[in-house]
Amino acid sequence: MSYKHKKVISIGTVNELTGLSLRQIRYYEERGLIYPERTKRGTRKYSFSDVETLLQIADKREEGVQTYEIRKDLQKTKKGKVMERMLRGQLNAHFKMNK
Amino acid sequence: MSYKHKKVISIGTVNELTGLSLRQIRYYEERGLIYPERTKRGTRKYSFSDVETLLQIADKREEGVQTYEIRKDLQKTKKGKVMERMLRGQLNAHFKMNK
DNA sequence: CTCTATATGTTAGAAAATCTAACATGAATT
DNA sequence: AATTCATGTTAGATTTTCTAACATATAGAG
Repeated sequence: MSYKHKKVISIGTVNELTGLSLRQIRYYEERGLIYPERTKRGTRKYSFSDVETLLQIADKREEGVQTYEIRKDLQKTKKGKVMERMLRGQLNAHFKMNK
Repeated sequence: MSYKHKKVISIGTVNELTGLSLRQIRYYEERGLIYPERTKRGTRKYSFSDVETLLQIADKREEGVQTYEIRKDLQKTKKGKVMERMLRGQLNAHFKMNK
């Protein structure tokens, strides 16, 4: 897994990187917008990718968008990326475009 | 700065990623092999790059190489990279090879 | 207009993580 | 034999994180 997606950052650092309060960061998790991992003892670990997502969330929130809407958007984007990947996979399988 | 060099990982996580003990990780800092940053309150933050360096250190140590030697090697490598960059810069300045 | 949900702040107490400093020790060097 | 290197371990203090609860302003539903 890439540096971007490895879950290694603790919540205090995420707070510094995003400017969001601990409360907000945990709340967005509760609303299903991000999914940190937990260590055996229960402390949350985030990836740089999570940090990016949180920055997007902060923007949306400033525009007044509710977490429910933001969550749908995020899932749509994620689904979009999966689709892209599937398509690429199909294309590769059929036409061997790589290498 | 890239994800690779941003100092965001705390020592416990570095321990998990490298298998080195906290003692070892701090000791290698004391010997000048790595340079974590500190938060205002004093807790150490490492980058993925530091983690990679620590893995190299672990290998060298298993071969019996002492920290003093390892440090010299690391500095040589770093100097090597700076030289590369300088050379590339010179070349670019003279021949405008980029873009 | 009242009721409810949303989004956040704040507080409290417990548990986990980190810090420094010191002492201990086996192995390697001098 | 004495010293340095590399690491373990311990202790106490400080910092960070966790959950849960209560408070509240705003917005949306009826």
